[in-house]
Amino acid sequence: MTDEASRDGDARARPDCDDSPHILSEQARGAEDGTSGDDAFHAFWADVVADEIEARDPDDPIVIKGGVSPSGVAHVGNVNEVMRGYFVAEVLRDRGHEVRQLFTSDDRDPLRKLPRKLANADGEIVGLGDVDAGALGRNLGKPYTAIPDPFGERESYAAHFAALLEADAERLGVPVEMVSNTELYADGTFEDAVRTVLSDLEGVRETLGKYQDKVDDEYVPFNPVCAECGKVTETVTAVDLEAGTVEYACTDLEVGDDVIEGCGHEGTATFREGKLPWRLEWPAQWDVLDVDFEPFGKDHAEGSWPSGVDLARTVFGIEPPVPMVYEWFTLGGEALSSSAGNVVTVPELLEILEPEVVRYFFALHPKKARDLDLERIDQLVDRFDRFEEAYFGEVDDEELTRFAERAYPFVVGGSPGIDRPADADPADRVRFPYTFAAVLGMVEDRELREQLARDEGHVDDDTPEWAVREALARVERARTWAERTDNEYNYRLQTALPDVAFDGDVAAALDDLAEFVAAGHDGEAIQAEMYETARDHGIEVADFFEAGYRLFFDQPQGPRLGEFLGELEREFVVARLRREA
RNA sequence: GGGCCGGUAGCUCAGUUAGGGAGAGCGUCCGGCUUUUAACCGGACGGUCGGGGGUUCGAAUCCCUCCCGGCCCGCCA
Repeated sequence: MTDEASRDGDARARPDCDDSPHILSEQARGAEDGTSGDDAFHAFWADVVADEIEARDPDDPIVIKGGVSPSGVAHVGNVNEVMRGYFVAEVLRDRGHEVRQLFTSDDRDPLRKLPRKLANADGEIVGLGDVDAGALGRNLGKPYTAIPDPFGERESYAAHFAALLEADAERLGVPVEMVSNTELYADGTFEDAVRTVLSDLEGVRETLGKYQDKVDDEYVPFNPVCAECGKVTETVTAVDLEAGTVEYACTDLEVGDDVIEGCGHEGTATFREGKLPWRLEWPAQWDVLDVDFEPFGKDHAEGSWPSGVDLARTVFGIEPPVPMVYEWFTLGGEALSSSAGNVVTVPELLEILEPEVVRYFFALHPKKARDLDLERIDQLVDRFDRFEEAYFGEVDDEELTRFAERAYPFVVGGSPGIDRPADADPADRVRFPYTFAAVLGMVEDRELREQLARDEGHVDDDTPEWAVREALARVERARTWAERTDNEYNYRLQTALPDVAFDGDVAAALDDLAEFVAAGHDGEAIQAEMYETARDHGIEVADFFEAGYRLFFDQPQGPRLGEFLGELEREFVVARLRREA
């Protein structure tokens, strides 16, 4: 039996094992101890993580979890929690495992301060003035699930926020099971975990005290919800394990420089009527939900992760899940901040990017600090297109191809942006370069957009209908991008005559060009004629082109004008050149 | 102050598993597309791989050290 015990000994029998959550960083990890050093090289990080998970020999279904505490705005930063886990889940499914992807909403957490911004049900960011702010202000200190939805739609603020996250996940094609912490407490799922903690107060204090100075001989890691005022309290005066209750006093709650006043009520709460502090709640989730893998942001890496590992083993008697720290990304070079207004929501992002491009962004290596720059989102799309080309063997880049061959199927598989007939050959897909799509966005007519794309060779007679449809969908997004960023592609064919005036030579040249167009010539000829006409009238070619751009776009610059005009309705072009309409 | 993670071309990034040619795309510049005008094509320019030291025949890659940035080491999550 001693052999058995030593072989299957728990983690404490292996104090040398590596608990670093940076499993994608250490190049030499596991080299000597035989735990995981001999794994094959993987071009896709999710395979590395999957190896780590499989090495634990977990029972199916494998459970992958993410989670957040509700805040003001659900934004792309939260997508890390969803997408990172998703790719690992998909890799494991690809390897034949059954996988559940959970997402916990830490919704028994108290609202500690008013958010400055909120996201409505459509993901639009609004200020406090646009909602029932009082519904929030009156409820500081209460669990999110006990606070009314400031938009008056859901049963609580927590439900509103959870619905946003779930909707975002759906928009990206990620099926997640939402889990409410409040429900886990209320339905008794957490009851044994709470009992375990309160049964071994000395042990918990000893372990947690190694990480938190505030833990003293009086510290009770359970926060009952006050029966009188509904706020989360911090003062437990007695524990009754037999009855399964605690005695508490509703004292003031310090939040930074502010104080949320307690009502002074003294009462009794069951183990279902409160919450564990985060440091214990996290490992308790691992326990009751059988979590095998959890990605988390770098803010957890050196704080709650080490203590969570310790508490999982010493208090709950479980092994913590496989961890994975992901780097945060910046937005336009600045940290994401809803209060500072530097955020973008998933619905907003999907107005300028295909879902698979967003998914691609999160398929890139998690340890790299990246910048998501909306001003130059075309760079990201270009990278995606190249990544896709690599998958189809169209790029001479060994490294990229190796990554694409593995990761691409997970990036596009299940993406809501991909909607093709069953017999479609994916290699037939068409991607207009993003900036070209922005150029096409200058015209509103779908037929004209398609014609211009044909002229440019992006579409031909062999291009299947579904590929054209997909390709043209990008035009709308690029158009939105041009408008949102108000960049150099933000101009549009003017349906009404712009307010412009030209001197005599230019006006005469425009009239001549109108005659030429009226006589019936194709775009190429019109382009050539523009040079001729300018020369004939002794005006600079550049000035003539600018006149044309002002007439048609109300801008000093534009696309290759002659060929562009060749695609437009002849009568319209002639009338416009004559400044008649 | 201590710990962790990052730092490769103007920009966005591969490459570090397993030491051997410093790369891609975009931008810029030049040229081509019958004659400067943003879509297409070709070419060029562009980097002390954050700095320094070490190991090695050979280092972006391994070791040490320093610099810069982010995060954590109070509370909360």
